[in-house]
Amino acid sequence: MNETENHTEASAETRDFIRDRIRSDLADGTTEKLVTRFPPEPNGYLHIGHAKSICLNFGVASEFGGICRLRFDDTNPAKEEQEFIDAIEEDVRWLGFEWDGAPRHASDYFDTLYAWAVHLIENGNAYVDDLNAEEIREYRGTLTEPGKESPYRNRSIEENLDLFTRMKDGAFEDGAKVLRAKIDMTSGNINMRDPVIYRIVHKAHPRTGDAWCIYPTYDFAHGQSDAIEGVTHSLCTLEFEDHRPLYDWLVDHLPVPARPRQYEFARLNLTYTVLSKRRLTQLVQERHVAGWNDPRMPTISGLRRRGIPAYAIRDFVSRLGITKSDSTVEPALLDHCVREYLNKVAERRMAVLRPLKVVIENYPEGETEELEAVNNPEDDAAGKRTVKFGREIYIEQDDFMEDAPKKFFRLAPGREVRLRWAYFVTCTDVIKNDAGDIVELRCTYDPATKGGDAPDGRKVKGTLHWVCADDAVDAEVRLYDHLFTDPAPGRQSDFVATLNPESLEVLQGCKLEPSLMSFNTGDAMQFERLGYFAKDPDSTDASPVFNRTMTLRDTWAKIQKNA
RNA sequence: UGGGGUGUGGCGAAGUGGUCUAACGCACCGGAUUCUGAUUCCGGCAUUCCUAGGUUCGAAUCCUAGCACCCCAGCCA
Repeated sequence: MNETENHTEASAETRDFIRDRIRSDLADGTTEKLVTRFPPEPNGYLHIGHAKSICLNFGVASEFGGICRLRFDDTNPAKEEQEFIDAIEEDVRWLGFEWDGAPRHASDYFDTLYAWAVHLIENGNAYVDDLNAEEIREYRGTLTEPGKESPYRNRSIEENLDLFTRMKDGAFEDGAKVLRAKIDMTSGNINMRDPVIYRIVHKAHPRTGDAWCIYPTYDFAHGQSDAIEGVTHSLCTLEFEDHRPLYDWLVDHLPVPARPRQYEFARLNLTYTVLSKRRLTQLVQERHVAGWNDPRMPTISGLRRRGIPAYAIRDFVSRLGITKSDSTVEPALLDHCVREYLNKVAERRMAVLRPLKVVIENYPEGETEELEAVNNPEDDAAGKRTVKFGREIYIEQDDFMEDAPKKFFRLAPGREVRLRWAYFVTCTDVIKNDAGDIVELRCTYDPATKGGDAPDGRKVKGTLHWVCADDAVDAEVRLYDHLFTDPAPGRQSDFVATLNPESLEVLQGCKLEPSLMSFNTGDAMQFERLGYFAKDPDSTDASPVFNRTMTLRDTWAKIQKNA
């Protein structure tokens, strides 16, 4: 991937409260070497919100000479799958980051975590509770009323040890008992009201198999895993802010080898989409989309399939900033990053999405010629190619109007336009079918304008893209729009009801310049005047399929809309 | 009626008592250039920083009191 120099990716100059903190910790010796981690739970695919966390964690590590690891928070075998682990690794790599060493897993530390739970019990800081889930909820109190202590709270250390051992050995059913930290049932912070730290789950784990039937909760695994790994700055999102006292309490009461600190920043929200795993999972399971990598999905794999470059995602994230205030970003910012990058690197080709046949009456029948076309006006190194021209070509239906207003710079009866890299043509006749639909145009061309310029200096207002009927390749092209019609679908009680029925439009019989066939999945290209496109994995040589990654800015569309 | 957070233009975000009649980016609105109505380029876009008091020669920045919004009552993360 050849990235441009003129970018705004995060750098050593980037400032935000987290980087400021890291700088000062490094400066005063609080931190010797920065260690961060990206800690996904493998219960779904990564989305662009995760990209913010990935760029932050890996970004600061490289900016400040530290390391960042990938660690799976796999403490709940009921929801986690190997498929997700594989997809997450692929997505992080594709985004352009390399984690330090092998991927880590909270499950790698199950032995230690178990020993630490025992340690808590031995110090009178944890107890086995026989209350069931519903009872625990009742005893917990409410947001405004303190909780009550469980009748099992003051069991002897010996009894707790015995019970916890039997929990581990499978003596009890799921939910029969839990291990709780003994903290404070009257705390205003509900996380401190004797949180459950181990629960019984008789389910095989993707990595540890049947070795365990008790699993630590997030709170009991996360901070300790950080400590084991020597993480210095544990970066997470705002909703964990009130878990921090518990995070600290556990680290304080356990013989951990290091003292990590948690810092919270605002998660990314985007308008016109949903960014919660629960909702994305629902879209996939209920088949509202073709899968996790549907190009309309805000997942990393969906964006990749649509043709969004990793660079643009990183650039986008860098422009967001890291703060503690809730924010919802407009997708127009991502669009801008995509266009800015692709404009520089994508080779131009011609393709006609909604073909209208044009016959050039004064062009000799049976003849064709090769014309030279520039591959990328933004990059001389991209060179030139040759395109075939002949008597019959296709142009875009939108590029012709029978009754054209003066502001319309394209083709109309009697009007002259330029065919890109080819000739000036003038429309002489419009042919319709019985239904009155325009089915063909007749034009004449001016042989003196070969290449696209008139020797007499005459100017033309419009330049049209076209494809020669002689060698055009038929293809399917998929156009995408916002997945939802509501700017904040996540706020709707039934977000599925606000799905955009026009989020996908499939066009058949599109006419492509044949050189497009040599592009591979993952290559960016611009269809001149239409937008950036990418070959879809569904594509075959016999039936090529392209996705529209992003439209070009379209002032004409705007003029029409405002008219 | 508890605890934890956040409030700067349509969106994101700088700003940490004086050079703030408040950076920058996106969006938007002009206008120039252009063989993509693209790109590029110029110019415009908050006398005001949630509100109200107060301190000060001076406040978005300090104090006080309000208000608004977000998160927390999973044996999810």
